[in-house]
Amino acid sequence: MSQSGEPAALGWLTGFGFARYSIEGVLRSTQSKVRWYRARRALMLLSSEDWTRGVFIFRTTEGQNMTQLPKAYDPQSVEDRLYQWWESNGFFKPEAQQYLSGEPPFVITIPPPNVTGTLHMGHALTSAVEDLMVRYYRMKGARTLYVPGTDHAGIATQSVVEKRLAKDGKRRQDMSRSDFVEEVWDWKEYSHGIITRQQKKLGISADWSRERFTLDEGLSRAVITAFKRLYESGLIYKDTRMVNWDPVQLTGVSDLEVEFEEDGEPGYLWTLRYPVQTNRWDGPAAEWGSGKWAEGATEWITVATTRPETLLGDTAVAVNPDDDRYTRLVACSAVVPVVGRVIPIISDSTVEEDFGTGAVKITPAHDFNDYEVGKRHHLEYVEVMNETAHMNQNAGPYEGLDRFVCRKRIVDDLRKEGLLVKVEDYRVRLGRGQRSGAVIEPRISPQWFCDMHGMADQAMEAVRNGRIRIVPERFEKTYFHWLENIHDWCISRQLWWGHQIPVWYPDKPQTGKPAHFCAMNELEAYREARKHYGSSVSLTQDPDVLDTWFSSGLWPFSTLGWPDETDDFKNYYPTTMLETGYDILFFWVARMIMLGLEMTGQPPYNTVYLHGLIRTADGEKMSKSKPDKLVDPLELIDTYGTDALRYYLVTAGAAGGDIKVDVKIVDGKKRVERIDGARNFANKLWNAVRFVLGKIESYQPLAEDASSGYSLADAWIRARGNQVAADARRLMDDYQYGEAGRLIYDYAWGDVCDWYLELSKLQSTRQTIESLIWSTDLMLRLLHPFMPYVTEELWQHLKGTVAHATGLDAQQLPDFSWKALMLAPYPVADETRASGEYARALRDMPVVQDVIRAIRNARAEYKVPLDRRIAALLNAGSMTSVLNEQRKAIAVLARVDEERLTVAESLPAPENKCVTLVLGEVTAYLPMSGLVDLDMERKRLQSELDELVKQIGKSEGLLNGDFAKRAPAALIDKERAKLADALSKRDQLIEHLTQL
RNA sequence: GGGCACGUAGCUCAGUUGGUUAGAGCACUGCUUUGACAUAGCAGAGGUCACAGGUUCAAAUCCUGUCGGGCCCA
Repeated sequence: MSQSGEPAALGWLTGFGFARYSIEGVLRSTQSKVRWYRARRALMLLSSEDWTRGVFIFRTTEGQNMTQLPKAYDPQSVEDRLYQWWESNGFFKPEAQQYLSGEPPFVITIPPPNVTGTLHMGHALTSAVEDLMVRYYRMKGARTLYVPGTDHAGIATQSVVEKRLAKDGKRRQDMSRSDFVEEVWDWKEYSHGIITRQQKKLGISADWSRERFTLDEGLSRAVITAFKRLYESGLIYKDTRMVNWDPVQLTGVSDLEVEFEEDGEPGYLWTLRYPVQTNRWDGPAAEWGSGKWAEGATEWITVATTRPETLLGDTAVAVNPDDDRYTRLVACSAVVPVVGRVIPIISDSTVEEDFGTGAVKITPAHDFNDYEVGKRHHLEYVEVMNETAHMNQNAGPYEGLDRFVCRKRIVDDLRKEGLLVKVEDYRVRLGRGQRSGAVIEPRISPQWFCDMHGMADQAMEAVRNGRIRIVPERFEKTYFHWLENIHDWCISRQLWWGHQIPVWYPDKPQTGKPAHFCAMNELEAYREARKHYGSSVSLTQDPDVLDTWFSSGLWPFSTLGWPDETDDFKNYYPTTMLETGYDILFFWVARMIMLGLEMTGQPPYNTVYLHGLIRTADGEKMSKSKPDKLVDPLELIDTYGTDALRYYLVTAGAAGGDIKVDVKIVDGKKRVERIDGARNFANKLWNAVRFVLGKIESYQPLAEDASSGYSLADAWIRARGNQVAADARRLMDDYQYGEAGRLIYDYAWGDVCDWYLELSKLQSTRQTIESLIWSTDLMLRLLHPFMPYVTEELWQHLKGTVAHATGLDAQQLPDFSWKALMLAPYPVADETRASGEYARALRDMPVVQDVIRAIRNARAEYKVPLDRRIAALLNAGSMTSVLNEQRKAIAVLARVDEERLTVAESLPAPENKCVTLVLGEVTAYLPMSGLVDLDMERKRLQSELDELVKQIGKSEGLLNGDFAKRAPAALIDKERAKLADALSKRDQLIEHLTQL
């Protein structure tokens, strides 16, 4: 870098008033390269137009070519700046769309993360896939809206705040509800920014001006409206029944929030015996604990249980009616240990004869199965635990004990009383609360339920008739299976954080009138009450809140303004896409579809795309308990850059497939091999464009160039780009993002970098410069949805450099008239590039590549030093003129001495020792005197011949068999051509072999 | 117990209506500091597509069974 250029550039910078960004740093740094780099960064903080102009001036001042781009891509110097620039220019808003193709709008609402959560790999995957979709459709010209937002996450958030309070020795029960809720709001305000900042770090092009939160005023109104409508149509009702009770969170939870270990958890199966009442023994003989409680009893019934403490609430013992062992005992009565309750021995066909002793204790108030048995047999329901799963007054001597402590004690006492028969190890299927991890206690309590059956039918129909498509399709089966077996949904939660149930009860019982009023608000509730009772009564709102999933079930329309007919709701509902992990297909997706159909009469979206789960290298779910295997996406972004992480995530697997992230720790940093590859790819792009920029700048227009046409390479890269554009679109439209990503990767790295850039070094015509610009522009556009930052950055450089080189305003250049790459159109295949010189190039170029590759291969095999140019004779047949035109390419890329390169239509095999390469129509002879080992050459040709003979055998077999009769004509022709080719190649090989 | 997928190179994975010699990245081997890139280039080696049957002119792909590990629901 020249010293003399500096002051001018600095002067320019200060002149424009951007001194504060850089001058200090520039002057303080000692290395000129660093200095220039900082100055350049300062320029990048400007707006697009100024920026482009800035580069222009900077370059002019500098008077050098592209060396001002650093040698390697540095994501950190690009990402935040570009994100700010995109966002501050409003590019994420649908209104900012520059290119519109007439496609229907593309609308997607983000799966709202927990407002107090932090970003994990699952979010990163979600964001990567969604933003890929959004950017793709935006570039395709669909008006695009990506609605961001967060979820209040009832239980999760409340428990986080409770834990924080616990640190100060406080409990929520010690404060008023409103104070506690206030506390949670404070926490929400504090932590809300964390997750959204993290999402921005991932580069999502969401319209933040439309950000929503499930407890917003508008969304709350949506929730109440939905509740009220469902209530009024009788689909929401209140009932007292057995639910899953979380004794830590002190709330009921739905079936879905209870989790089970696959093979159960270690526990015991206790076999106990209950005395049976006879005419000689009719009840306990002594105090419980005296050891003589059952003294005198003669008849017993033996039961097996995993939960002995619940025997305190037993109200029957049941046996299978077909079980001969117990027939004589049915209709007798047993006596419950401890409490001495006399209970019937009943027969019920659901009792399994094979389990335990074949007789089971029945505790209708503490077990789901027993609850049903109790209903069938009109048994008494005796609750022995309170809401915190401590024993209550019905537990007699055990009152006040925790259920597990009680279990220990009662087992000891049973042993003492001679009632414990045996203890065995047993795998117990324990339900645990999804959030608390506490063992769920079945408990009878009043709850609100939502009748799902009718809605489930609608939801299934919507998928069956194609109004909603699930990708990948196999999840439809899971979806149907769940909906077919749906239970009513327990929607009330005994929490303080959430949407309070909009139902009011009269404070004093009113006779013969409705027990409660469902209303939009308190005022309305009072009005209703007055209407009903004819006089004012005081009311209290139901203290419970709604399941978080109830509000997120309204998300696609509540975020757009529903229940109001807002412009957004009219313009963007139904939405297009719902993208999320398959693990919340039931929790969220199915319920959202049901509620969407019920509330709006329309499916909330027409496509559900489900991605897989992130797992550790062992295939386990990532969890905080395994920190070595856990990866923080922000840490990966720090190491690799956002683009690398995103490219990796969307190409790591196919739709719906899980992604195993193999974390290795290298020099204290967490590394993932495949992301290394993605980072290298970003760097490859960076350098490819860096090279192209240099080419553009060093190019001086020459008069005679105007008439020259495309070279073979020019036509080829354009034709290839065209093919890739068509294929990429096809794959993207079919949600095959991984395949699309790999396809574009191959084009960029293989076709553009490995071949075209190398070939372009041999020619400097205007057509080549244009083709370089065209193909890199294409590559950047194709890749932008995958790697938004590096592509945008490079594209802006390309735009600025092209503008400079042409002396035109960038806005006048057709390909660069867009403010940003993210707003530019996604490439479309040009039909006119499928024939003529393009078709010829697609046919001829591979021959040139084959010749070059074969020569390189032979050189490597014979260990010819790289600096040694060799001679080559090409017997080229119909390819003669093509290969002659490509003499230079062959010479440079295959390291052949151009003066000793002979291309002829027909060439006799040279007499002297040489390596022979048979390449279909072309045969290459490489006279490498002193280097050719005859034995080795013979061996090489022989193995090639063997391979060929095998292939010929296979081909002939096919063509002589039924293949020739039944296969499609095109395939047969192809096979024939293949055979003919192989045969001539074989003959040549044999000829060369005999010569040797 | 019911259901859903999966098993492809040493590793991680693509392979979408069945149709060239089954691909990629990483790892491995040899050569190379060439003015885009060593985060690179060139070349190479590596697979009985879990196994056994079947359908078909043709199977990694469709069907049946076996083995192995996985997930969801009860």
